[in-house]
Amino acid sequence: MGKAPCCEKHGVRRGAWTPEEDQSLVDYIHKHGHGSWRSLPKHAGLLRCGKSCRLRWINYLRPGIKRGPFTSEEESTIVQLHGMLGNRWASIASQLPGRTDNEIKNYWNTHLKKRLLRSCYSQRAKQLCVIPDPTIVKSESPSTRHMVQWESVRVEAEARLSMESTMLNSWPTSKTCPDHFLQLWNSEVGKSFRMIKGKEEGVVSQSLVSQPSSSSKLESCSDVSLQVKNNTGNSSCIPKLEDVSMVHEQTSSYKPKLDDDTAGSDSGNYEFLDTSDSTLKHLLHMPDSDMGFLGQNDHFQNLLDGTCD
DNA sequence: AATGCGGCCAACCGCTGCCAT
DNA sequence: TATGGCAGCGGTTGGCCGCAT
Repeated sequence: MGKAPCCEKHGVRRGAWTPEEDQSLVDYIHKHGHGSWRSLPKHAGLLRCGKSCRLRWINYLRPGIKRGPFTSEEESTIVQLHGMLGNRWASIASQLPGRTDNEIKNYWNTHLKKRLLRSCYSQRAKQLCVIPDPTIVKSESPSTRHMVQWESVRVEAEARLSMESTMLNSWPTSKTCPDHFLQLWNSEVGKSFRMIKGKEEGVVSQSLVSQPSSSSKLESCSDVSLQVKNNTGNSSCIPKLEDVSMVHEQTSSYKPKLDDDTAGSDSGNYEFLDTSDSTLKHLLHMPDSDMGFLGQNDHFQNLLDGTCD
C-alpha cells in the first residue's frame, strides 16, 4: 500500500509478540509510564514500532483488560450503542469496562452483525434494516421495528447535533467552545440549573468553569451541548431541569465540532470523547428520550438470540 | 491421516484530528 | 495562521485453529 510505513522498517520486528517482549513492555511502562510511544521502544529495548507497542499495551497488556466471552448484557450494550453511534468502537468500548475497541469491533464483525443480519433475513425484512422507513415500520414485526428505530434515532441525533452546532455558531460572540459554555452557564438555563442544583454547584463550578486545559473546557462545553440535544426531540431547545441536573453529574464529553464551514451541513460532525463517558448511559436510560425503549424491550434480546420470528 | 475451508482474532496500515511551535 | 509531529481510531489483513470431508 503506497504510503510509507509509520516507522522505520529495518530492524523492527513485526507479527506476534513474544512473552519476553510483553514483559519488557510491561516492566518499562510500570516503571516509567508510556510517555511518548514513539520513543518508548528504544528506551524499553524493544525492536518494535511505537504504534505496535501502544496497541499491544492497550489491547492486551493493560491492567483491567477483561478476557473471555461477552455476557448478554455486554452484547446488549454493544448493539444498542452501535445502533446509535455506528462504528465508533472506541466510544462503545468506553461503556464496557475492560473491553477494548478492537475486541468489540472483532466481536461485532464476527458474531453480532451476522446474528442480527440473520435475524433480519429470517423476517424477510432485510431491506428495512438497511433503509429505515417510518411509514413501513408499523406493519413489521417488533424486532424489525427496533432495527429501524435504532437507525432512525441515530440519524435523528446527528441531525439534532448539526442544528445545535449551527445554533451555537450563530451566537455573535461565540468563537470558542468555552465561550459557548460560559454563555450557557450565564444564561437563564444556567441560572435555573444553579438554583435547582445549588447543593452541587460547587462541584459544577469547579469542574466546568475553572478547567485549566483547553480539552477540559471542550468537554465542559460538550456537556451543555448534550443537555440541549437530549431535549430537542420534541419542540424546545431548552433543557428540562431534571435532565440538566442528570447530565451535569456525568464526566462526559460529547463534543460538537464547531468549524464554521461545516456546521449544520455535515451529519457526521460530532464525536464522543473520553473513556469515562457516561453520557451514553444516561441516554440509554433517559425515560423521556427516544432511547428509552432500548433498555427495556425483550425483543432486543430476542434479536441477539436470533429467536425473533 | 491428510487436506481444504471457514471462522476468529491479534496485529498492522493508513487516515484524521489535535497540539505544539 | 500554517505546518509538522504525534496519538488515536477504524478498516483490513494474515496466520492460527478447529471442523468437515
